[in-house]
Parts: sequence; C-alpha cells; structure tokens
Amino acid sequence: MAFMIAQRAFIKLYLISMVEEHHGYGYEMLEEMKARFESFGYSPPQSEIYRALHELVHDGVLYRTKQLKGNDPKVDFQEIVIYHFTDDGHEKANLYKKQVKVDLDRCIGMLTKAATDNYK
Amino acid sequence: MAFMIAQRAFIKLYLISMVEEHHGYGYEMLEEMKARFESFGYSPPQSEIYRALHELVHDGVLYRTKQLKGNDPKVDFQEIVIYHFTDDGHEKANLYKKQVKVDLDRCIGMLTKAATDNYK
DNA sequence: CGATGAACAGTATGTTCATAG
DNA sequence: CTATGAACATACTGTTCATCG
Repeated sequence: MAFMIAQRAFIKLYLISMVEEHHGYGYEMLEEMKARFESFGYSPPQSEIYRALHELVHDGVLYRTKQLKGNDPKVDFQEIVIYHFTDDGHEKANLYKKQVKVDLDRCIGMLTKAATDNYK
Repeated sequence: MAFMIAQRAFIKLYLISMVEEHHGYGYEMLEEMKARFESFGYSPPQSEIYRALHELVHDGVLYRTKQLKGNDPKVDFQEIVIYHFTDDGHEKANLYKKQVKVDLDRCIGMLTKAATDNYK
C-alpha cells in the first residue's frame, strides 16, 4: 500500500467528474482545476492533466473526438480534443471512483490522526 | 507547491514526537509507527525511517549516541543508536512542526474537498 | 531474529521544450 | 495567449542486499 494517494489518481477523479458534467477538453479542465485549488496553493501541472487523460483513454474509460473551438471556423481555428465516455466507460469510471474514495478516506484518516497525535 | 505532503515529512513529524517522549532508537520507532498505522494498511518502510533520522541529524535537529540494549552487556550485546535533541534542536523541531502542520491542514482540506466534490 | 545502513531500481512528478493557430 | 503533446531530469519511494551480534 502506498503512503498517500497519487496526484494522478486525484486528477483522474476530477477529470471523470468534469467529463460527466460537460464533455470538456484538456486545457479547460486544467484551468478549472487550477481555479478550484488556487486557495490551497496547489496548481496541477499541465503535463499531469494530459497524462491522466491519456491514461483514461488507454484504460478504455474515455475516447477522444476533435473539433474546432467556437461554432464559426472562420473566427477561431483552434482545434480542441473533447473527451467522452466509452460504452462501458461509465461503469469503469464508477468502479475507479469507488476505489479512489476508499483511498481518499484512508488518507484523510491518516492525516487527521497525525494532526491529533503530534499537536497536543 | 507540491501536491501532497511527502512521506518523509510525515515520518519526521512522528520521529520528532517520539524522541520528545522517550529518546528512542530507529528500529523501535519503526515498529511503533507500524503498529500505529496498521489499521490504515500503511507500513512505513524501514529505509524511510533511517533516511528521515539521518536527515534530522544532518539538519542539526538531533544527534546520536550509541549504547548497548539492556543494562547487562553480558546478556545482550546489541548496539543501538539513540537520538537526542541538539541544543537548538527543540527550537528547530518546533519550527519544522509548525510548517508541517500548515501542510497537513492544507492536505486534509484538499482531500476533504475532493470527497465532497466528486461524490454527491 | 533485532538493529542499522547502503545500494539499487522504478516510478511519479516537475520543468522544459516543440508545435500549432 | 490557447491548446496539445513529448522529452528530459530528478526527487522520492520501495525492494533488496550487507553487516553485525
């Protein structure tokens, strides 16, 4: 058993949730996570987001489609990669989320214990 | 800012507390940590304990003395390394603990947030 | 087996670079 | 500046090996 939850797993968890809510693309989800955790002084590195997305694709949870950002191609030619769940992606994702939840609770327990054990 | 607290810092925190309470030696403190976190499925590796102790010595927080385990040398010749605070070791340790506390709370906050954000 | 230490190997992570529009 | 991807370097961790009594 590893000591703490891996950053990768933490990010994957949010990516799954964000794809559930609004089939997003990498950069957008990166910015969303940065905003969410800015107050914690945590800024997820760009490379980790893409690696996590690639892994989720590799694991058969997500698949990719490409499209141009904005409805009018004349205005913005920026190509973006949109992520969707595969046929059994939701099932796989829920299983993964369950596993992460266990680890999440375990980590919270350990850190809370450390806070009470060492600061009396 | 790193994502999560490092295992090393987590272990150092406990080592400092254990030295405060009963000038212990490496193996003993390893076993104590193992026992404390057995229910979490976490078993701190032996190498990390010693590395952490070496770093605390290197950082001028602790110094080492050697002695034979057991009062009667004829019974047990096992040599053990006892750790003590240096002159300004307590001061340094308290500063370190303060810093770790901040990080500990930050990590608990992030993990708790993740638990509420992704499991509704 | 208890006790300490070091070497080695792998992997996760952070930084930088590359490309494109 | 948005957007994606890969390369590179390294810090951290886990496993194994070495030694001693």
